[in-house]
Parts: sequence; structure tokens; C-alpha cells
Amino acid sequence: MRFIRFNFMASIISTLQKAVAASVLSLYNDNTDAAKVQVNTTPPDFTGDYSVVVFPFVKISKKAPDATASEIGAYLQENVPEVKGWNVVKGFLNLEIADSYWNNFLSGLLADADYGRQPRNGHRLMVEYSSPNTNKPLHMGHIRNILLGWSCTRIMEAAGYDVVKTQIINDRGVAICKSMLSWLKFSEGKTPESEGIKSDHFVGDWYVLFEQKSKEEYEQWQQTEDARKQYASRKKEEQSEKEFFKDYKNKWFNDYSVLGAEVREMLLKWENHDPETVALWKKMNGWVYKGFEQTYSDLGVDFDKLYYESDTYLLGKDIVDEGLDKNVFYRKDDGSVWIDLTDAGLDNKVVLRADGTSVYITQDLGTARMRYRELGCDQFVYVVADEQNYHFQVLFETLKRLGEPYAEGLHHLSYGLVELPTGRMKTREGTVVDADDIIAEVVRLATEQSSERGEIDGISPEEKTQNLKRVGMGALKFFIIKVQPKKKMIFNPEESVDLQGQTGPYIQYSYVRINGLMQRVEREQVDLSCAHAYANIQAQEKELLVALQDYPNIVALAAREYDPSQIANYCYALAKSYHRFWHDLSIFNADTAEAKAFRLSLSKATGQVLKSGMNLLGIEMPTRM
RNA sequence: GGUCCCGUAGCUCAGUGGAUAGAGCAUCUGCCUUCUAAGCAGAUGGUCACAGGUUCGAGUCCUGUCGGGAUCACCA
Repeated sequence: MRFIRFNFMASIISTLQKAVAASVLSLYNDNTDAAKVQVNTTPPDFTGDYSVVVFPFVKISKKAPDATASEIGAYLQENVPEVKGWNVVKGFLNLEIADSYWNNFLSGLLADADYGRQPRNGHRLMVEYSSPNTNKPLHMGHIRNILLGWSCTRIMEAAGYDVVKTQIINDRGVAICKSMLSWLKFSEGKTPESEGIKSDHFVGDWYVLFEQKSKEEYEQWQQTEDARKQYASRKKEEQSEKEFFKDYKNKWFNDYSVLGAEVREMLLKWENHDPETVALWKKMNGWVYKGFEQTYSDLGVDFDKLYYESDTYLLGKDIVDEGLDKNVFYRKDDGSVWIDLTDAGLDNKVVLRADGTSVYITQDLGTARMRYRELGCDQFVYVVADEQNYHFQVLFETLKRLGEPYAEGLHHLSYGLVELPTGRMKTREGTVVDADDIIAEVVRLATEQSSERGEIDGISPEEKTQNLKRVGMGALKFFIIKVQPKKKMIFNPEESVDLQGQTGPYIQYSYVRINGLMQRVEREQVDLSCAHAYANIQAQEKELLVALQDYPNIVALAAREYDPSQIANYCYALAKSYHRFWHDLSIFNADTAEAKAFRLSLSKATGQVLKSGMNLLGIEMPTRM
């Protein structure tokens, strides 16, 4: 048993790689790195399960590719029990694997509830994700962030890490003050309860109102004498009036806007701990958190540790002093502190303002060290949109130069913007896809389509609701995660609720089919123990076995690349193979008891891996649909 | 302008340097008396942005060009 277990764990590919390296040594007296031997799955049109690329050995053997392949093939069949047969086509050595290997593999997989999960590696890794501002509700962009982040925590956990899930909530600053001021001026004491609005949306509505009022104020100001003067003296050549005032908006807000002055005054009061302002801030943030909680719960995610920017925004000044001592930083005449990263292809960067206050990066330096001490993590993953690529390059390089012990364990999981088919989402144009809206919509659609099918009518209302939610969320989540993180994605709301084709529900449906089989196995007390006697593995079955065999590699790959889309695409391919298997072969009505037991076992194993893989994406499986 | 990312079928996306570049959507055509047809099978659809180079072999690696995006704040 120990021997079988060993081979099972080692995977057939590494067995073959080692065997090929041994054959090259034996035949041509040359040492080859086994890990570099290329072993691929054989394309469908050829006979065989795995193929060895022999071109790299031609120079060593000093023979034609086909002759070299034949010699290695003969050696492998002679010396490797798993290799049943071989053939050579155009320099490719195709190997057939013995049925007994596949039978052992299948029983090993079924006996291992944690199949695909790697041994603990002794590292503790933090994943920071979501990290919203508290002035408005979550939208599509946050959903991508949250799903990537959550999925990353699951994958890293499976890959052997002890994972800590965190977010840093941007609960202070100009944005929340805008919501606060707007509510104070215009709300007449309305509350989420009095208006019957989800509380984070309620706060967001005041933010939107603020922006509207501000826009009106700006338009009026543009007619004033001051505005004409600014335009005349500052405009660039060829710049239209409209373009000029677009660019000038920030400057106007700081120098002329009445609302702007009021916001800054409020921010100042907050920084000085003015009791009324702090109370208002707490009240409105409380509304936001209550709303966020609901959205997080709908998405099925949570956190181990929350950080608030109001607690961390002053951190990092001690590191600045330290960096000055170590000559990593330098001070300019005006008192501001900088780091020179030009030799790393980056620029000079401010780490402390001339007035001694923090900038964004100061806080991140401080937070990193605090987390290292507080959480005991030596690796950190920041799930943040790609517009901050440069910031993280600078941050990581700075931490490295400061000699921080975790500096080699930093990773920015950068992801591209979510766009609509019509272009970028814009708050001002009301084209932002709200998180709660899209969640409600996918569940509604799943419900609608399910009632047309009528397949889940016989189950309890609780189970029914749960299944429908899982299908709807499965559609949404898979749609987002299947795209590689670094690519920007086009979010088509109509396609995201599709339940057919390359979708979450397609994968869930294969699982539901398997679930139905397993319930019948239970009911009829089918004995699966004769599965190992099956000796006529069909192409559709082989396809599944090869895919199942690959699962641990895919988990490792997804972890190595911080790329959940690898898991998504794998699950889809596996489900596709299963649907074909289901269609082409009889399972319960198989010709022999062995075939029936084998196919049921294979189905069970497929269900196990599909459930495991989808779980890494945060997608739950329905029992029926 | 500097740096980074992207460019694959009408659309959305896959594709550890390996065989004839694949899926889904859309369009068209078949398959439910049999384990759930949210399924299966087939047809149509490609100058892998362009030009060089490395290699036995390039969608993949290198250089350049073009197109799209991000960023280069004492903002976060």
C-alpha cells in the first residue's frame, strides 16, 4: 500500500519525468534534470494518455527524433510498471498508462477527503482585500476585488499557508466628510430607518447629493469675474473653456468653493476630535458598516481582522526616523523626507510632508510593520486595483531597503478595471453597477428559470431558497473569476446572469447530476467495491481520470501565480468532460457490475474535486437545480 | 515624454516554447419512452495587431512599430 500511496502522491507526471531522465542516463549516459522533461497530456486524435517531447534529447542521442523516441519508449515500457504501451508520431512519444494505475489512483482519491490540499508549509500569510471607502455602497469593482481576495485566501490555504484575512477600511478623509456635511445640511434628520433604505445606500445618496450641489456651485462660479480671470490667465493653448474648467475643478474646490471650505472645516474638526463631529462620523459609518455586512454576507465572505484608517493613518513616522538614521531616506531643506529610488527605475518619492504629516505611503509602511508584529505573518498579499501598481512597487522597494524581515514576502495582487460594454463605469453618469442590485438580479433570474424547469419543486422551502441563491451567486462569481486578474474585464450584466454554457451553473449542474446518482447509490445500497476489477477504461473515462489527476498541480499553480482563474478554467473543463461522459456512457445501466461500480466511483470522485475546486472560488454547490 | 499592462473568431474569454490555435455567446442543424436537455453532437466563423530576431519548433521568448489603458501629487 505504501508504494501505491507514494506514486499517487507523486503524480504520474513526475513519475514519468523521472523515468525518462533515468532512461536518458541509461541509454545515452547523460544527466537530465527530471523536472525539465516535458510531459503533456496526449491530444485526443492520438493513441495514448501522456506524451513525452523527445526533441531535447536528440542532440544527446545523436539519432533521429523517431528513433530516440522509440528507444526511450521501449525503456519505459520495460522499466516502469505504469506504462502499458507506447507509440511514436513525428517525434512525439505517446504513452499509454496501465488501467491498474488508474484504478489505484481512483481509490486513493476517494479515500482522501483533502485531495488537492498541500501539506502545511509553516508560513503565515495575510491577504488584504475589499478595503472600501465608507462614503458609498459597494459596486462591481469591489465585487471583483472581494471575490479575487476571498478566492486567494482559499487557494493559499489549500496550498499550505496559514491564512489571515484582513481589510483596511478607509473610514476617514474628505469623502466621508462630504456625506456627513451633506446629511447635516440637507437631510432634516432623516435616517435609513425613516426612509426604508439600506443604510450604506442611504449614506451614499447624501454623497451623491453633495457632488450635485457642488457641481451646481461650480457652474455658477464659472460665470463670475474671478472665473473669467482664472481662465484667461491660466488656460493652455488650444484648450477650450470646457476642458479648462474640467481640469481646474480640484483647484477651484480648494480655493473658492463654499462647500469645499465647509468640508475642510469638518475634516479639521474631526482631526481635532470635536465631539459632535466624531459622533456624527460614528453614526454615519455605523450605517455604512451595517450595509456592508449584509453585502459581505450575501457574497459569503468574512475577515479575521479589521483595520481602520482612522487608527492607522498616523502610523509610520517612527519608520521615517529610522529610515533617516539608516540613510535610506533623506531630508530636503523644507523639512520633507524623501527616498531616492531612481536606481531601481523608479522616482524620488515623498514619505513625509514638510509639515511633518503623513502621506499615503507613510501609513502603509507603518501598517506593514504593525501587521508583521501583530499577526506574525511573513507574507503579505494586497488585493488592489492596477491603478496602484506604481504605489506598490515603491512601497515594496522601500520596505526592502529598510531591511524589513518580511520584505521578500510581499505581493500586490493587481487586477484590471471592470468596465461595461458601453465603457467605463462613471458615478456622475449613473452607470455604476451596484453590488446589491446585481446580487439580487442573479438570484431573481435563477429563481425565474428554475420555476420554468420545475426540477426542485419537491424540496423544502429552505433548501430551495438556498439552492437558488447558490445558482445565482455561482453565475455571478464564476463570471468574474474566470477572467485573469490582471486583465481588465468587460462586465456585461446580461451575460453575467447566463446559466448556460461556460458558466458557474454549468459546473454546478454536473455536480447536481452526480449528487442525484449518489443519492440513488445510497437508496439502492449499491456496492462499489468491485470497481477496481474494471479493465476496459473508455476514452471519456480516461479524460476524466487525467483531469482529476491534474487537480493538485492546478491548485499549486493557482497559488504560485496568485491566479484564481486557473481554478475556474480547470473546473469548467472538468465539468465539460463529465457532461460528455454522462451523455456517452450508461452509468446505472452499464453492461457489467464492474463498469457500473467504476463509473459511479469516477462520478463520486469528480463530484468531490468539483466541489473542492469551486469552494476555492467561494462558489457553493446546490443539491438540486 | 518615462515606466508598466493589454491586443487571439462578430462579442466575452482560454491557451507551463511543442503535434491541425480552443471554449462559451450569437447564427444555423440534429439528439429527451432510458441516471435532471441549465445537457450532448455538428456547421459557420482566425493574417494570434504589424515587422524583424532567437529556436529543431513561437500565439507564447527578445527587439522595434502601431493601437488601447494605467501611472508618473507634500491625493488616497
